[in-house]
Amino acid sequence: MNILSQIRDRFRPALANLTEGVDPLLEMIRPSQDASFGDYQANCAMPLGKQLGLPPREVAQRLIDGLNVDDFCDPPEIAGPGFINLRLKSDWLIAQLVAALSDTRLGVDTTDSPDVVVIDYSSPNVAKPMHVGHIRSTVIGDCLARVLRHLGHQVIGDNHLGDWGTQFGMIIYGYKHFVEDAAYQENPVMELSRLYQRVNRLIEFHAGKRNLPLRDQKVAQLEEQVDTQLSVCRDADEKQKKKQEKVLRKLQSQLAQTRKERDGLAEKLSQVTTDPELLRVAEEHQDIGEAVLQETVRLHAGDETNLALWNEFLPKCREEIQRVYERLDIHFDVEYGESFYHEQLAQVVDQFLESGLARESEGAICVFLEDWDAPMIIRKKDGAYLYATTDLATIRYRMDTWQPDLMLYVVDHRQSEHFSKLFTAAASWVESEVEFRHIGFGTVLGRDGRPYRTRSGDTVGLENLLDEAVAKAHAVVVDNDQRKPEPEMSEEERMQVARVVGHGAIKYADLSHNRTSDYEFDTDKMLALEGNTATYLQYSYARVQSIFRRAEVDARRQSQQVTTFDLGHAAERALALQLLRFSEALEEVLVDFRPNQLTDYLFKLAQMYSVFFEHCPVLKAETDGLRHSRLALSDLTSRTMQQGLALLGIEVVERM
RNA sequence: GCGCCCAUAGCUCAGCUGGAUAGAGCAACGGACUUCUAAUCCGUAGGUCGCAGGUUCGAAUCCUGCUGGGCGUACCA
Repeated sequence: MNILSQIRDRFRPALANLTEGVDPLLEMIRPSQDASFGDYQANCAMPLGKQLGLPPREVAQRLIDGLNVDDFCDPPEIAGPGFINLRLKSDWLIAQLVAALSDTRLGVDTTDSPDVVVIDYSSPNVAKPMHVGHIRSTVIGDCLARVLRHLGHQVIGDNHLGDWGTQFGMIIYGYKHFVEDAAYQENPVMELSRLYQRVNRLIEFHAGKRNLPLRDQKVAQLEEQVDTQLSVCRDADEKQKKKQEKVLRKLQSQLAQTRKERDGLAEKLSQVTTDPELLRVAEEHQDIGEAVLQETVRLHAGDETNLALWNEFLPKCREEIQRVYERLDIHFDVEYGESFYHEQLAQVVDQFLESGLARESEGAICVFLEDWDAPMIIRKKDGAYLYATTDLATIRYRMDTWQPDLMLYVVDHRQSEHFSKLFTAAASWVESEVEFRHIGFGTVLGRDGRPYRTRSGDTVGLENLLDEAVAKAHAVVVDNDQRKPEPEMSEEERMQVARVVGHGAIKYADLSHNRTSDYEFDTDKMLALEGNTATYLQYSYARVQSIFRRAEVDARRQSQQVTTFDLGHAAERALALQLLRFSEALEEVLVDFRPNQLTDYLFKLAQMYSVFFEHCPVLKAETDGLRHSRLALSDLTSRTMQQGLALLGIEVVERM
């Protein structure tokens, strides 16, 4: 049962009497922002009045005349320029609550038109440990999968692992030249990660050495141009001044940009030059960039040594990543990495060539698309394939295997152009009604507004962050428990609570932001256990459990048998209405695939429960009837909270 | 050069695709623990929604221009 949908269904015939094309008008029915206007409001009389050439208030009256909502709403009221305000009848609210009480789905229906949805998310590069940058795709994708599934869609979660690209060329090269056997025996993944970083640094060093002089030159050139332009501006007459100053600003911003690039290169260089040992190694590996590409080519060509190394590394790398997924309770239906599609790439390119969708240009096989200057390259001039090729092969495979209605890619928004091209190219290739969507998200920034990194410039390991979150939560749990007259928890339970709270904090920090914006965190803020956090929601759940524990009789059973509610207190009514909006919140998530719609809903629910908790004693309610009603409201709140958090991938604890 | 995105309270962010007086959380200040968990609640203060035009009954939201920032842009993913 979805209140908003029901109201819209009732408005549909009333609107159809007056006009055509009612769908956009139905969209204008929504929850009221201000409770004093009622529970829901219809804003469609104003535009309709314009369309019909009638005063909006008169249109509103006609709408109401044709509207049948008596069974669940008070008589509608017209306000202001023509708003129609609706207030739900308490009897009806009560009946809905009673129904939800005995429903394991809490009144949330499954969809009438289930889709088959493939979600591509997380997709880390397995050659290095997961870092903070991976968390968004993983957590958002997991949440969307859970919500879609809960609403009755068939979901295939696919972890499109980066297990075949240049990064493996890098660790293969690193292994051949720099491996320390003892370290590799001790902890192979850590050693491989070290090798990756080392090779990466050396490549960047040589690239930097080549490019730095060019940058320096460019900086000098721009400095000169800025100087010249400064004097031009000084000498310009009033008419020309504005124009010339604009040119100046442009140059200055170019200069700043180029300086930034140069400083970035210089920093990469100094990482090597300040380390004599590394510098010596760098000298010995002048052609490392090209050599790494060759290792990758050999791997792809089936070279025995490289393939053997890859077969040795891959399970270890995947195990490492799997450990993080276990901790975070993330599960995929399939994990076909890029390597899975390797055999199919040649065929993809052939098909594109044969159908005329692609052609050769400057030695590369390119798909030229109408809206872009640069083509999408599907085979390099050296014969190697690219991620665009793999992505196309992946689409073909998914179409053949699952015939999905929808394919979601939960990937960093910086790749939006790649996906636009990919989807355009794929659309004319697969000839199907399938819808593609890039679910982009912003970058996780540090306090300096730059991508989140440690002081030394490395990315922050995800496991360290999780450990930190759990440790911090543990300290709070212990502190809290010890302050009670009688500490309640064993060390084991404290650890369990800390784990749930710590991991929840990290997931929630991510999901509660609008996915499209970049967001900034420092660990303190991310791990804050107050305010709009998972902890606050988990706390409201635990408080309900505490009430049930303290009740002498089997209060849970009692609450489940409640047949009526008392919503006399404003806090009770507000809580009740919020509970009945769970379904709206879930559907709102899927409108634009935004999990923060659900976190917002749950946060408001928790706030409303807190207000209720302050003002409405449950166990000491004046009458048995009121006590039962409040127990049942508490029960519904805790179940909604648990289910809502579960859909975010966050657990609850019985006490904290 | 071209393209995409962003600018909302001191800070971090919401704002449901055009609705009524722009909201939270931190931080600040003032209150509330003999009463079901104070990881909480109540209150105060804090805003020319980057700037300038336009569209209309009505704009943080849509359009145009400007300013400032981020990202991408032919063989990395």
